[in-house]
Amino acid sequence: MTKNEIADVLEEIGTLLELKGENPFKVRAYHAGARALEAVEEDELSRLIKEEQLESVKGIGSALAQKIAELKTTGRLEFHEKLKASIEPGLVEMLQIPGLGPKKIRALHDRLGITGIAALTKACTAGQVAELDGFGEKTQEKILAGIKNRETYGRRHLWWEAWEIAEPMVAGLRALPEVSQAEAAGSLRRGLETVGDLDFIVAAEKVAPVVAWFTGLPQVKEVTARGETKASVRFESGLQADLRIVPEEQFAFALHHFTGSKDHNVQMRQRALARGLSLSEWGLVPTDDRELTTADGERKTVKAVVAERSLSSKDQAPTSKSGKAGDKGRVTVVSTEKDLFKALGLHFIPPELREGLGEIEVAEKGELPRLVELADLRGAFHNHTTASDGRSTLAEMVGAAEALGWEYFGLADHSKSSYQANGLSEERLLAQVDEIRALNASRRFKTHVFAGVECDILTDGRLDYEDPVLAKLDYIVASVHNAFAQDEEKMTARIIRAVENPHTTMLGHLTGRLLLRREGYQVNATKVIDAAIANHVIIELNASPWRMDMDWRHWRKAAERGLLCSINPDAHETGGLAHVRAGINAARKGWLTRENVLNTRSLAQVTKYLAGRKG
DNA sequence: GCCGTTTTCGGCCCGACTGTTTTCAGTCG
Repeated sequence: MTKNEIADVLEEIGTLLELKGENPFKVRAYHAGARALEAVEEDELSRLIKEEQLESVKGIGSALAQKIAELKTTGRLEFHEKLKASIEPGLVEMLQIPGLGPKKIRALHDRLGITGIAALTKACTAGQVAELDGFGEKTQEKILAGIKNRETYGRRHLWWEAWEIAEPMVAGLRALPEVSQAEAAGSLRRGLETVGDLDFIVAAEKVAPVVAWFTGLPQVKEVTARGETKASVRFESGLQADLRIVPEEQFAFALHHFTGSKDHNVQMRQRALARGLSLSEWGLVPTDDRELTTADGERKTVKAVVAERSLSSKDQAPTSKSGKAGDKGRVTVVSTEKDLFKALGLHFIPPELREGLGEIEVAEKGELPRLVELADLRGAFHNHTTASDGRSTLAEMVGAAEALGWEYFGLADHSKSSYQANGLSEERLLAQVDEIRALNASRRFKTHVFAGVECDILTDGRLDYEDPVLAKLDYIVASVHNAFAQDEEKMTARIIRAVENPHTTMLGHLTGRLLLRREGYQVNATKVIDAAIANHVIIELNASPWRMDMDWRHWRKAAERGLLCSINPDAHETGGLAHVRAGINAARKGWLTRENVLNTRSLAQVTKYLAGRKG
């Protein structure tokens, strides 16, 4: 097991003990132990276990040392497994409902015998929950609303999680000998932040082997449909996937159709009609070649019907068979999506732009921007380490950035007011800055490290450190982390005050939303964007798959007015750096080019930019 | 369960908010 996997087990033990009503300090010891473990480098951990020196790590005593060693060497822990078996899994699930913590869940379990969300719904509906000591009408309503939200959200999935499943499946489909082309379509291909289900479009001559491969995948939990050209399956997570198999010549049409969006497709069809063409998932044909079912039940093209009516009995032509099913008439030769757009007088529209928000008009003029690409990124700001709430050390994070070929890496751990995230005191922050300067001087990594901080925006809009401390940093990400319930006016004024602070380089996650889990706080985005532009402050595009904040829907207009973006992974461990991929999706959906994004610039340019902001 | 010592027990991390209370417990970040 890796150190972070072991840390996950310790965290889970902490949660389970909490649900059991264990001594809160014991619970904390497990959570603290998990964090202490994360701060140890992977190689170091193996050495410490071998030399029986684990207890030298602050936060790990004899009990935890023994458990960690057992997990590291055997990959399992008897204590953990027994504990897990002793607690209803439904209780753990209930923790996901906002407002319910271990104490309340225990009360519900002990006094009403509730063991899961279904029973909880029933008890709330019957009004039993409101009658419990410490509960009331409002709590009961809040629980019900939380359960309902969960169900609504449950139908969608984060883009990142869907992509992690879809990507290897596309590769698997392409590797099949029968398959000539394969692509994932739908909102996944459009890079939408959440995805309903997966759509795979495949061009293949033989259908059966492809369907067999698809439905036989080990991750498939249930096969919900298996037809001549289509199959549907469901995965463990509840995510559904449809596979559609089409002949080669239909692939581009099917791919375009199932990529959508609906609005984009409607506009494309209208455009086709205006040119005497009819567009569908099957092809692009002259309107006259569309098929109709005549009164006597025969399938004929419009053209054939018109021709028959206008002809005199004298010089009647032989009846054409061209309208019969199976013959789609004169299909325009289109083998790629590019051809399809071209046939309608358009430049290729990248999938991310196909939202029906004016992309067709711009494509007609040939003025689509060259959208920012993953390969354009040369570094990233807003990353955490074990110094605050990250799970990888500074050296591990910089090493990972170097492996990605990044020229620079921006560190921005939490500030002191974020107690829950182990925010840094002035002393610890300044020591970290020294550590970074020393690391750069040592040339241990090719990647340059910028010293920053994710500084809390206090409830009144002040920043969390005094000016002399902030002045020692290369840059500052200012973010809201508390008092989410402030009304829009208050929150907007608070954030604008932080944006106006000359030390602020960029604004972190504008709304604080957590996709599928929590709405963002109330804030007037337009006013904040105005203030950011006026004060030359960047707004980040937080690329954490749960955030994607600021939302792509704001970016096009904001960037046109001069707002600069930074695509920030908000990584809490080395693997999190890859989340910039999701940020690129959102940036592209927001019509952003390389020029709109700070972290596409070279190290020299960024250094100059940051120095200029401070001067 | 960990830590540190006034060394084998007693204390352990903060502040806002909500909804339940009538002075505070639970949750969240």
